Amino acid sequence: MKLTTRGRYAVTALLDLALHQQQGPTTVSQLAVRHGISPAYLERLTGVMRAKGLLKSIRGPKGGYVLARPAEEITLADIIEAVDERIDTTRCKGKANCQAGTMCLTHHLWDELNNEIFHFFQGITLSALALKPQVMALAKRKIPSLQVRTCTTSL
Amino acid sequence: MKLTTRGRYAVTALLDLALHQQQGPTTVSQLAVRHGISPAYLERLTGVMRAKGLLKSIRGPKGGYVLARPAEEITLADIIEAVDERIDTTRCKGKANCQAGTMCLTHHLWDELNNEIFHFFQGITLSALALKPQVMALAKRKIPSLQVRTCTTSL
DNA sequence: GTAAACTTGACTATTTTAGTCGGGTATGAC
DNA sequence: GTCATACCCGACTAAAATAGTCAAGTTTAC
Repeated sequence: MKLTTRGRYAVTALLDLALHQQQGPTTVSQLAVRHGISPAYLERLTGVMRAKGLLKSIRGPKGGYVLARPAEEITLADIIEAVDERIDTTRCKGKANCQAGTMCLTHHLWDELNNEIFHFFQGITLSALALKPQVMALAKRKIPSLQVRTCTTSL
Repeated sequence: MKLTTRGRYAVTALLDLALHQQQGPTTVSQLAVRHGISPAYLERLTGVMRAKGLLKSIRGPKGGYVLARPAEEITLADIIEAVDERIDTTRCKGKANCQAGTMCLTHHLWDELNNEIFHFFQGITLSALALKPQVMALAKRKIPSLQVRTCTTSL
């Protein structure tokens, strides 16, 4: 697991879809404008998420994306895993130089942290997130016609 | 907060010092060899940690580094913060483009995760880590004369 | 048929991280 | 007092990861 803009954009986009489900499919450019994300970049992310079964796409005019499953059944862990490739890299990457059975002093530590973060994400569904008061408040606001950048809190 | 090799190296080095406290100061090259870290790179990290008050240095022959405080009083959060510059970047970095009061939909989420991770690290002291059975077992082993790379578990 | 929208892969730019180098300074041992 | 050991520190380079762009498709509602 890892956390970058990709993951943040992905969660933001899917949360947006969850919030606008009633209004039918949402296009990439709508998402991009609403959250100040580069459309081309976001498009690549949605492509990945579609391939992973999180999104359904509707082509042609009036098309766009919708959630492939009910928002209650999509956890943040699903989303982050879908777009942040190296998921759950618990094992010593690459040349396996950490000699057989001999792992570094702190191996268990990072492992534990991995689990911690994974559980955090797994415990939150899109619908739960959508219902949080802070999110609802922000969702209600008038969207500034051109929001410059999405707000990123870095780890 | 952030997590890269820097943080891992730093924790590993300090844990090593905690384990070898009895034997007086430890040199950077000893640390580097024991954990397969580039000495020059590690030296920069120890420099930072000294500046932040985690390490004490003893110059000249027979010199090296020792912990500046008892191992019970150093948490992993202290260490990670010391070497992974952008600590606790809770607020929207840079141009503050997220309009006054208007934060992105998922701001609170990342904030919460930040806290989660911070608490994880803050709850673990060097001495607690040193006493974990897995760590003690690994510490006891014969050190291969040239260990190639430290084992990194990536997030 | 045409425009809206997704699809795809290759490409580029930027930023971050990791690692190197070289000259400096303090100090214990002889 | 000199010398070897080991810390000190700033500038530099290399490599990797991330973010973002572009262009040429394909599908489909109207």
